[in-house]
Amino acid sequence: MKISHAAKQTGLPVKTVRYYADIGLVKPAGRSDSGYREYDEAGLAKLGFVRRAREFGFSIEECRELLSLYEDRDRASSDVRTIASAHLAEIEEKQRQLAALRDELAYLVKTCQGNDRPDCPILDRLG
Amino acid sequence: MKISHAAKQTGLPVKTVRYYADIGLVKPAGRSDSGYREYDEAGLAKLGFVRRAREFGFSIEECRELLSLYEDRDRASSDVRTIASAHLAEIEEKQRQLAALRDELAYLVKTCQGNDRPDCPILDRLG
DNA sequence: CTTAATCTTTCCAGCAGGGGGAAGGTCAAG
DNA sequence: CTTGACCTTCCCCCTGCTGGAAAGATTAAG
Repeated sequence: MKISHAAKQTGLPVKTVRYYADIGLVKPAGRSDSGYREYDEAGLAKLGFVRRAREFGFSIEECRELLSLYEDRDRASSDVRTIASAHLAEIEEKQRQLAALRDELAYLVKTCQGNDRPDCPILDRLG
Repeated sequence: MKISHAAKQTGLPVKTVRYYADIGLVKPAGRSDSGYREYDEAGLAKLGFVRRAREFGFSIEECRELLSLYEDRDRASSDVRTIASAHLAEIEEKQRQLAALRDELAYLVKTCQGNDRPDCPILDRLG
């Protein structure tokens, strides 16, 4: 299976599949005589795995670790849980920051008249 | 005032102040005979303004617009409000995505035993 | 006055995670 | 045989900086 087919099957852009091959995250099963990347079912599965892990916000390096655990039939689920828990903590930290940000910004937007006069609590807060 | 002093006063790294000068966001008031960037009080105010706007998550281009409104004594507060509202909407969209992410990831982490056995709902979800 | 430390300058390179597009090879259909 | 749709590698671009090297400027100490 050539790259555009693999890309279509996994919902990834061709460029991204090539990028994942370049960085050694998901390598093609082989190359055709003319140098075309060839993907098999296992490759498709890995690409799909990475796509979903990326959707969960895991970094490329985290994806690499998760992928190697995914491939390891003798893995310990605690190793997966450790990575996922750390990522969950990061997400929650980002949520806290966003919430604080949103609250203050929402307040400023609410109190700004939004007319043609120059007085503006938003600029006051930043200045 | 030289760059490291300006940086210290505004809480920005020197590199960042220089970067803001390079991209024309906050230019120094002038240059000394030996080519050193010179900052005045107005420059400090702009740097501080940008730092706070960045803390609110505004992009550099948004900062540029906000800064020009900040400098314009005849601005309309509606112009500021438009930018801030758009940014607020982006933040809220990101919050929704993060919340959905967090909920599913938290559920997966909760249901994963985290022991030395290989069965793992997290990998099941990604695979 | 000299020297050493601490500025400052410019330029170059790189991070994540790809995207855009050029120049050129391949392959099947008509 | 040509056309068009693939594929390849290559390099630059994005955001928002950050680090480092090489070289000039300033300043404090001896």
